[in-house]
Order: sequence, then structure tokens, then C-alpha cells
Amino acid sequence: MSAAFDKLARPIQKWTRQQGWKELRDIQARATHVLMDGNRDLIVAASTAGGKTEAAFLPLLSQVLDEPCEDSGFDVLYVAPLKALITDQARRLEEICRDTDLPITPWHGDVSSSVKAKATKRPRGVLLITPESLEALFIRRGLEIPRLFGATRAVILDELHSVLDSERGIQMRSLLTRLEIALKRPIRRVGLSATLGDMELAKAYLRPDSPSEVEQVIAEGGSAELQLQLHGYVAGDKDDEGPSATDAIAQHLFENLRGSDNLVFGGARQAVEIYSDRLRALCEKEHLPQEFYPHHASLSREHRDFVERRLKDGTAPTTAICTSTLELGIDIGDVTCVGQIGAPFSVASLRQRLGRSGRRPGKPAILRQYAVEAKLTPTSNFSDRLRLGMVRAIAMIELLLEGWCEPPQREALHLSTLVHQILSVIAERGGIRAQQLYGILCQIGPFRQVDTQLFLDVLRALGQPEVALIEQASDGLLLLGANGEKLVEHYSFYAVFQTPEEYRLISGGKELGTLPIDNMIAPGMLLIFSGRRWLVQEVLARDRVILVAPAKAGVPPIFGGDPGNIHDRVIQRMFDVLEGQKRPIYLDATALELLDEARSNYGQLLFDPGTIAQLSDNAAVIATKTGSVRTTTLALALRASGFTVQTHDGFLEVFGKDESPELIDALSALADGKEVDLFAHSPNLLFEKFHPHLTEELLQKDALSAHLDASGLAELTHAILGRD
DNA sequence: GACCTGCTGCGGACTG
Repeated sequence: MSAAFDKLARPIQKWTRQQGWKELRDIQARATHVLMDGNRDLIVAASTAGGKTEAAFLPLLSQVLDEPCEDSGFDVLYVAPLKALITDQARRLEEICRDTDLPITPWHGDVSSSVKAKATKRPRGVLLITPESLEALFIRRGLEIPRLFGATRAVILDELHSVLDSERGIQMRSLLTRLEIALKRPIRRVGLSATLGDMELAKAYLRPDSPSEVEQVIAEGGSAELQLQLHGYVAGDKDDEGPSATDAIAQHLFENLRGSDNLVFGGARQAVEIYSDRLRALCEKEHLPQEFYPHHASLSREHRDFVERRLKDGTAPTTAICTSTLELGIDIGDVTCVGQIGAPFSVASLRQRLGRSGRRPGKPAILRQYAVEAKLTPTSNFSDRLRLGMVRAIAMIELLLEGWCEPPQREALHLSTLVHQILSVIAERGGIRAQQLYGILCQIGPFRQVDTQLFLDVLRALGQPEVALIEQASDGLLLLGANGEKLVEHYSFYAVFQTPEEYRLISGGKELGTLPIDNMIAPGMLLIFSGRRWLVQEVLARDRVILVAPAKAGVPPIFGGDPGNIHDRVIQRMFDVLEGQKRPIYLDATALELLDEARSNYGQLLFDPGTIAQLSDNAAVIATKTGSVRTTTLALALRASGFTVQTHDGFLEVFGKDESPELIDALSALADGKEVDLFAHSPNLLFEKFHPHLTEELLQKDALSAHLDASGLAELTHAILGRD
């Protein structure tokens, strides 16, 4: 055994031998050297089941066993974003520590209060906890924090890649600084992550003040062979003979996946249900045992456990048709193939999904991508003619093959999460001065984009009598207000993310249905609902209502025109695909036909002066050639100039009104730096959980920092007009 | 044209 092995404590060595391991894995040996020879922070990056957990825990547990700490408190803190992961890891650690007296304490909402009471009475060993439960400890037991964590020598952050730029990630960073402030000393940070798009950004996330001091251990590999296929399908009309695209895909999955373990990502819950149903029917028809099961968050925990167990134990062949539920989380073992129906939303997620396949030596990773495109008619929308879904799938596969994936987003203000942490720190301490609060959250903590003026504006908003989340005592101390007390008291406070709320769509007093909105929607924009195109008339964000009218203009694309958060680089690659000649070898015959069709239709759009094409007298298409942030910004700017606008991947469809200026004139004005009020028509600005407590002005600043790029508008319009 | 994640303390009924 190696030098790294010799460093481990005896009981840990014994466990390792019992596993039949001849050697520590490479990342485990390297992590052991880093963790046992110094006190540096560390990021361990490897795929699921790559041995990351042991890489962090074997050396840290060895230190705890060989050099016990005199102070009271848990020795090691482990934070993970999923309850299932905590339960799973606790079980593995129990095994490792069986011959020691180190207690392992899983702590989340499903853990009984007796376990928690016992652990807090005499805190020792390893605490495995969710960010929300840790938040609750700060709020409910603020004064006990030093006693609970006085001995803590390291905190392990699992699934680091999944929280890097999210609200929960900011919350976790804030909690870590608050922990260090309460203990008056730094605590070593160890991040466990999937392969990252940008290691430097991850280091800055883990230790913002000294990212260059963070060590990294990255798994070698990714050497598995990749087998790729992209299957194209054309959605049929009702009167068409032959199977629908859905039936054809189900048949193809049935024939190719039967008899092995697979994951098929269906995109949406409804699609997951439809495909599962077809596949079940196919099994019944052939009198075969059932092996295709749906898996998404609306299904019961019992059913999901059943599917996960079947995948993991490998006794019976199992294919899960799933949403992103099976992208993260516990190890479900190796699968033969990963299916993806429709274009994914990010290359990072595609890579993570593909990482579930081809993990055994000598086995290839297999990706089967399915693209469904509309049957074209003389009145088809331009976006259907350009086959944008399939083109995006190709662009993402190309970027995946090049090893690229999206880096974390730029630093935003995160005002909703700031509100949460303001209330939480006040609750933890009973009361605090504004200046000290600013220091904790914005100078040492993660809200560094927030200057003192903005911070005071936020405090003022929260202190408004009708808001009453905080108040100031006569001695200047900030306290919770009446509403703040109520909010913090309820257990629903601990989570910092919003549970999606649906907007009601109303046309002429009649309700059309509900739609979850997580994008910038403003009056004068078009949206698709139940196969029809609607003009947004008014957004009543605080009532969660959108008033719409049937839109006269144009035929809607098969899928809506509401692009999610697509990165600039993906859109640029889509244009490379449209403008290029290369015919990727992984496309099947139909996909090749669709690609040729897309290129030919793109050529016929006659873009002049390069990026603007006139569709009819009052309709034009602009190729923005850039991602959703800048495309949405231009959409709002044109809307402010009187146009009706619909967004697509890298394109805007623009309709004039009688009183609207010519499109070129409007773009020229923007290129010349004309100031427009992007919020002139009250777009929806309530995206996050604590947004409803902020003023319109603060909401606009938050949106500008995260969802829009006002300063890039002149540059974008310059490019569109072909100016230098 | 999406998807996912999380949650305390207390009172009262019941069991051994």
C-alpha cells in the first residue's frame, strides 16, 4: 500500500482492507496528502461514484481519530443539498466508523427529533446536514453555535457544482461566513464536485478572499469511448397515416433499450408520463415483463425509491423515463445508455446526464438524442423552418465533444437572498447594528456587489410600516418587526428558494389556465399557450395574473417562444451550424434532411444588412446571435419603442405598429446610445422568494444584475446593424 | 420552452 495509505488512522486502514481495496484511488491518495499535510482548502472534482466522498472523509476522519479535539462540538460538518444524499452518506460513514466511537449524525427534516436532541446534548463526530437545517440551527439556537461547532475542523460541501450560482449556494456561503464569525476562526473548506467548467470560479466561490490558496484534485479520465446518435422525427398531422413521432420514438426506445438499465430524459413531466405509458403498452402487447418506469417529482417517494432500487441492484433490466430528478443525487449505478428527448437546456446538464453511462472499464458511454420537428406548411413559423430545436441539440453536442460547459453566472446582487439573510442574522442575535450587519453580509459574506447605499435602501424597504419585516429600536439596534417575527417563526422560512407559483392566464375575463413563469414577461410580448399565440396586455405580478388577448400576427412555432437561460456560446454555435456545411456523422437520415432544410431556409431568409430579414410588411426577424440575457434585453428595449416582440433562441420576431418607428431607425437610436426605459411597460420582476417585500426600484436593480444586460445593448445593436 | 431542491417546535393522544 502507498504512502497515502500509511497516513490514515488504524481503524480507517482496517476498513479499507476489508473493502478488498488493493490501493487508494488516485484522487483519494492525492486528497489524503493535501488534507493531512497542511491546512489548505480543497476542491475534489470527479464524476458520480468516482470515490470523492472517501477522498475527503478518510483523511479527515483519520485526523479526528489520531488527534482528537478537546473543545466541544462536531468534528466534521458535511453539507449536502439533498436529503437522500445525506441518508446515503450517513450509512456509508457508519460502516467506515463502525470500529470507532465516532458518532455519525444525519440531520434533515425527516430525521427524528430524538436523534437531533441526542446529538446536540453531546455534539461529536460527523454532522451531515442540509443548508436549510443549518439555517434553522442559526435561527433557533444562535447562542449555541460555538458549543455545537467549537471542535469543527473542516466543512465538506457536496455537489458544489449544483449550487455554485444559485440562491442556495449564496445562502450556504453566507452561513459559512457566519459560522466562522461565531467561532472567531476560519474553518477549512472542502468542496466535492462534478467536473467543472471553470475551476478558478469554483475556487473563488469556495474561498472568496484567497482563491489562489485553494488546492485542487481532479480525477484523470473521461477516457471512456462516446457513442452518439441523433435521431430526427417530423411530428405528423392528425390525418397522416403511419405512427406519430411520439409512437416512433417509443418504438425505437423499446427496441433498443429493452434488456438493460437506461435513463431517458423526457424534458417535462407530461412527456415523461406519455412515453412511459406507450412503453408500458408495448411491453404488455409483447407479453413481456414491465421494465420502463416514470420518475419525476410529482410521483410518490415510494414509487421513486422503487425505481431507484431497481436501477441500483441490477437484478432486473430497468429503464427510467425521467426529468432532472435523476440527474443529481444518489448513486444509481452504471447505465448502458442515456436518452435525451428534445434539446437539453445546458451543456453542463447534458454532460452530467451522460456521466451516468459508460462508467465501467471498457464500456462506452452512449447518448441517444431524439429531436422532434414540426411538419412544415406554407404558413409555418420561421423558427420551425429553421429547425431550431434540432440545431440547438447539435450545437450542444458539439460543445460537449469539445469539453466545454457553461461557467457559473456572473455575480448578481441576489437581493431576495439578502433579505433572507438580514432577517436570519437579526433572529440569530436578537438584534444588531446596521453597520455590523453590513460587515457580516456584504464585506465578509457573499453579498459583495451590494454597496452601503443599496444596503440602506434594502433596510429602508424592509422597515416600511406596511412591510414591517424589521424595525429600529431607539438605541439604533435593528430588530425583527411584527411581520418579520411571523415570517421567521414559521418553518417555511428556512428555504431560500421559491416554490414555483403558477400565473393565471386570463383573456376577456375567461381563464385559459395556469402557466409557471420564470422569465421576463412584459405587455407587448407574445407568448404561446395551448397551441395558440397570445399578446400580453398586462402583468399583475402581485396577484399572479397575466391578462392576454388573442394575437393576430403570424403562426406560432410548435413550441413556445420563451427561451430559458441559454448561454451566448451555445447560440453562437447554433449560427455556426446554420451557416456551415459540415454534416455531423452522428445524424440519422431524417436528421440530415432536417439540417439541410434548416440551412436552405436560413439562406432564403435574405438577412439584410446581415442580421435583419423582412418577413412581411410589418413583420421582421432579427438574428441577435447571442444568448437569452442580451436577447431579452433587446426585446424589452424594442418593446419600449413601440414594437410587439417574440423571443426565440438567438432571434427576435418583431411586429410593427402603425405609430412605431421603422425598425432600423429604432435600432440605430439604440446603437447611438439612446436611453430607453426597459421597464416602461412593467414586466414581471417577481422571480424569487423574498422579492415581494422589495420596492419596484430595488426589483429593477436586481433584474438588471441577473437577467438583463443594459450596458451591452449598444454593442449588440451595433453588431446587428453591421457597424464596426 | 423545464426541472429540481427544503422545513421546527409543540401539544395531544396513545402505549408499555
